[in-house]
Amino acid sequence: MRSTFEPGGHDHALCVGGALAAAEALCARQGRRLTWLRRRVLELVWARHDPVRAYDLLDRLRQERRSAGPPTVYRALDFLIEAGLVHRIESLNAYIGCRAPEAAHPAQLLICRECRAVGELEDPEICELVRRRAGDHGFAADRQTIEVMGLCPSCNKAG
Amino acid sequence: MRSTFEPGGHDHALCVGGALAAAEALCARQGRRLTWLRRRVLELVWARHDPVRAYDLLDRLRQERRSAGPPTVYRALDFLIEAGLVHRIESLNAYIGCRAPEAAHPAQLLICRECRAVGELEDPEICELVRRRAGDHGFAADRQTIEVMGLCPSCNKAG
DNA sequence: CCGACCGATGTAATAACGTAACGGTCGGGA
DNA sequence: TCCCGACCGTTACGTTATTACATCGGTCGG
Repeated sequence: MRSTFEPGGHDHALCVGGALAAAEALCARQGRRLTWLRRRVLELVWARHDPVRAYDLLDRLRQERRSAGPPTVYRALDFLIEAGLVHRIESLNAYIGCRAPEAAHPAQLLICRECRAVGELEDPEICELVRRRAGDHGFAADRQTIEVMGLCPSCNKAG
Repeated sequence: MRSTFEPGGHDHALCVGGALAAAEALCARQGRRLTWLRRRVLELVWARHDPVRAYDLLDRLRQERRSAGPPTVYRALDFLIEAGLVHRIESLNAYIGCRAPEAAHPAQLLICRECRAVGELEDPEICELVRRRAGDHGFAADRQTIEVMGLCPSCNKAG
């Protein structure tokens, strides 16, 4: 099975490039506008594989665009999340690039409590089971957030 | 199936009383100290079935204890969450009393986006499936948070 | 009894996170 | 042309949470 956790020494430019290309394609298909700002924020989110906090993005953004304020970043993030290009990690108040934006899917995140690496499950069976169980209680589910804390493969070995 | 959503006209004193009794018992068993403050915060959390925000708790608490500050409330909440008596709802930055504190379990919350009512699943099968899928990726899960947004039975009928 | 220690709480300040409201600009359709 | 909607700038503010240090009251060994 391919791990959702990135190896340490990979060519990260490929990750970023791939994410941007996917974003372009997706926005073109959906008639959304990937403006300079949104594209740049997406790049900054993808700058690392760790979760990024909104005000870190803001700091970096302000280095090249002094006019940026909190709403600048939050608006861009809202757009990217809405488009399925970025996940918000509720339990960390942080954000991370979605690895599989082609098919919209609920966030199923694996968060390492040691190194903060984040993986994704993208498991339709879990999604379906949750929906069904909710339905058993008469609840009509339309959005799921699943966040799992634990140890990633390498921290698990190390510890 | 018993609904996890409370009917509107129930004897709420029973809910609160039950929650407090369960808390007493659980703390006694675990050798934890249910101080006046912690007990009072738990009561305030249970005052309604809706999610409660920390600063609402603080406002109410200050009516009877002027010395209360943010750390007062957050420390009490940390204790109650740690003990499994209260769930934090990450996607709302809010808190709600756990309906089944006897058996520690991960939060599986159903949150109505209309009326903000909250139900719990407590489904071991979901829990186990998530754990197994995470394990398939080499990830050792130790805490899960599942939050589902949607429409509760009554809002679903109404809408 | 003393003093060391520890858990719980008080207190002030501040960090971190997020939103409201309003105005300007610009590009495309009626 | 005129209007509309989107996007963004800008200021201010609201909400959520933590840090750091002081205090207070037990408990336990000496």
